[in-house]
Amino acid sequence: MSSTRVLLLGVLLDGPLHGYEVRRRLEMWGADAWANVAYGSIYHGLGKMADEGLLHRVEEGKGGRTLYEITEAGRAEFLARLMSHWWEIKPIVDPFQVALTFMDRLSPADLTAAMKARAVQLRAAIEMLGRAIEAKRGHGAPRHIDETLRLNAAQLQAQLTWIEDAVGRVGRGELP
Amino acid sequence: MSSTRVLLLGVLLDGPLHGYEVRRRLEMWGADAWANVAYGSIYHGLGKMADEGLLHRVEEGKGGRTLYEITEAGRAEFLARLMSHWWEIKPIVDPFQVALTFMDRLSPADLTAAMKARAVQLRAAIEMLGRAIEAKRGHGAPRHIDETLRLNAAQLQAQLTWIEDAVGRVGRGELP
DNA sequence: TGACAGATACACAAATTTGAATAAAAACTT
DNA sequence: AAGTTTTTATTCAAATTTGTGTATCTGTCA
Repeated sequence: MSSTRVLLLGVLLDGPLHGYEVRRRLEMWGADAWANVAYGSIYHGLGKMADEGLLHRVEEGKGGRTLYEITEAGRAEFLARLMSHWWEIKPIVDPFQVALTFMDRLSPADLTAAMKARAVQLRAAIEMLGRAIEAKRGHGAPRHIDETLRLNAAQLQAQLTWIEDAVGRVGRGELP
Repeated sequence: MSSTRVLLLGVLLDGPLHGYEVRRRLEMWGADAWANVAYGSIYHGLGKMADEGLLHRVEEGKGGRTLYEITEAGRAEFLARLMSHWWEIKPIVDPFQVALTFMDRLSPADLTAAMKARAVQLRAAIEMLGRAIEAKRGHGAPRHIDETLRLNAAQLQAQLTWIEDAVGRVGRGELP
């Protein structure tokens, strides 16, 4: 989808890379936590955008590696799509909303157990993100990448707050 | 994906429906704000699960309509997958994270303008969700569906809070 | 009544995503 | 140095998602 294309173009802004390295960088930025960056998606996207002239294939002989270099058209496309990502509010796809939708289909006991277990996991995940931010995410990620971690943590915190409230309401029979 | 399947199975728990009506219900629950529920996804998912024995096709003659009825295997699958949605924390796919990742590629002026415009839109969206909850979402949606709206609002609020903070930091040159 | 907008109902090609498989090169082990 | 594991690098079929196209039905207003 559009997001994947922005990510690929964005990674290639500062110089050509091959598919595997592209994926490495995205993983370093934690993109696997909020985007579709499986290898198949990467290689498909690179190939497609090369066909469309947004990227240029640079063969590298050695062991079949192919470098992809962004073209001028690619840079223009990147900026346009990046702008639309800033200006347009697009749906946040969240599997937990599916769980919520059918909370009435679990027994109160199962529901409470699931909520408590989830709360524990969420606290752990949030704490881990906090430590990652402290540790400056080490590697070679630019400073503003921390912001994605912060936002991610805030989203998980929103979910945790909802759950902590909901546990009480389920206990008092106010939910579902 | 797995979430779509849970949604389809869940909608069919209380009786057979045809594809269009399935989509109507999901839209009524606001699922288009946090899941992939385009018509193509619905019809494909229904057909596939029918082939797999999770649903049973019931022809209805009139104008080519096909009703889908959940099977016992389908109910089992629903419960199993619903549980996994409660117990496992799966990535929240958020296009705005892509925007954040490349905030350093916009001029400070463009960035500030985009953030301010987005903040306005977010406040409007959050208020609209609030009103939808007040209005009990009218139609025929069960009461606990409000919770999905609340969680959605909380996620948008988390984003708004981040932006309000970030506008200041960009202004002071602390970001990016 | 008939014409036309809108709602109902589905189908389909193209694009994307998933998940696993493959194979070569590098690093380690004994 | 031969064997084993790990990392690098890509490919592929199958599943899913998107976006749009088509046909039928229903209400309504002149």
